[in-house]
Amino acid sequence: MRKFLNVLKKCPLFFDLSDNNIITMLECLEAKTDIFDKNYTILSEGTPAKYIGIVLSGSVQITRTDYYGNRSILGNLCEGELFSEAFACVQMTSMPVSAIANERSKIMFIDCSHILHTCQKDCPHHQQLVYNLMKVLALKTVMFQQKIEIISKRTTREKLLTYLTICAKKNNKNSFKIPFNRQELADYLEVDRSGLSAEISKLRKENILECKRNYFKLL
Amino acid sequence: MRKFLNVLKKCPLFFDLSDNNIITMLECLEAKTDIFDKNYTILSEGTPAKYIGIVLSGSVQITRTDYYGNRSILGNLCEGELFSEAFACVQMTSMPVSAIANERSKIMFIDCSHILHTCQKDCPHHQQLVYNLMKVLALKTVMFQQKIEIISKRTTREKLLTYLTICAKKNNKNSFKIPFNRQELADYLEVDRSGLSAEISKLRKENILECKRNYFKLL
DNA sequence: TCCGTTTTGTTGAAATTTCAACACACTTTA
DNA sequence: TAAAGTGTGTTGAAATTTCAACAAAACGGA
Repeated sequence: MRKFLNVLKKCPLFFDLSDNNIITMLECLEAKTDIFDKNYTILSEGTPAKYIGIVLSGSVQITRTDYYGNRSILGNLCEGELFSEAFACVQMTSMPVSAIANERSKIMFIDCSHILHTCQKDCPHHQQLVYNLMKVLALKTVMFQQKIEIISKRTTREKLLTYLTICAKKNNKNSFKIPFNRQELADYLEVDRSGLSAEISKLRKENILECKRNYFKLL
Repeated sequence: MRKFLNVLKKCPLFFDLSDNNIITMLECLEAKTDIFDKNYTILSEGTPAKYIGIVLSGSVQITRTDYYGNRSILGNLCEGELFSEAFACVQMTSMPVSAIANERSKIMFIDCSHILHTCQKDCPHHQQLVYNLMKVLALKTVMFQQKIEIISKRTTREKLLTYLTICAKKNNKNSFKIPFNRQELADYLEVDRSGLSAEISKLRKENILECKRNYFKLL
């Protein structure tokens, strides 16, 4: 556990908690970890939500697949980020999404009810956890709003440019790498891959952006 | 204040609190109320988020308008529901959406920092408020996921049917009223109004649904 | 009831997306 | 190094959406 302390210290769930406090809490919370190989399902659509997931290493994609097999990517999570926290908070009986390991990843699981209900030992910093979780939930809402802003645009070009602009803002730079390949980007923007490739070509010809694989630069 | 107690008792923020507790808390929280006429702006895109809004009467729409003047409707809130809670929690300096009175509405405002930081009197049930707010935030995330599920569909027909199916589930009935007129429904589904009307006509001819204004019945 | 206003339905043309199929570049593995 | 697999770009046809404009229906006062 201690090995991943530097990751957990960056994790917003443990914001403002000392190393020792984090370690003590992990015991109270009965945190467990598991390793998943690339493309393995960490949490499965349709199953009950009980655990909050924390990415200790690697990365995770949140996806949904409809009847027709169309995949939709809700987001990509890196080291220190949480997933499934909202569903676990409301104890959803059937999760609307799956969590898939994007590469070999180590995941920590925390039973959400252990955060919501104070443990017997009544750890003094439990309250901080609750506030932190609240912040995480609020930020997730903001993130989803952004995703809605992107996919509510009517054309592939607008969706792409809205997404890239948000990326540029986040990186404070107009050049950056995105965590998706073309198909994944298409699934995130909810558009057709070939149409997306065509649009990227156009934008390149119009000198609006440079792009090489998952590297982009806005001009 | 007391006049709206029956609404506040239904409000998820005050879940599991007695009438007296609610009244006491409202003072600690320095809750204020205001009345807005139809189409008036309650909270404005681009301004700092500080207050949580609660609909005491009437109804509120959460909207965003882009450069080109395209309106997007994020959701519709009825009596007892909250808005702006996520933005207020993270003390956003520039809200990404506006809140508009859908009809003459009475709104209660609570400074979010009063919930996040315990008051001097240290009211014994303050903690319950925090838990309740957390539930609200988690449910909002779930709601936005649903909206993403709807608008990630590629055709107007699929978007509409996905939305109506969710409505039917929520109402536990295959006939129900929706809180939108045609233009608003189009702005919620992020599609063209005339195309939406055409699609509704088709579905009617195919005996897949009945519809009269904002009343729908799935067959 | 009548009139003005708002809401809804309809239509055709233009723009855009999706779909399927294939070529090419790049990686990985044998 | 060759072969297989993955990722990306390109294309044209079909399907769908958007846009603009107008007609019809419903609604809300006076």
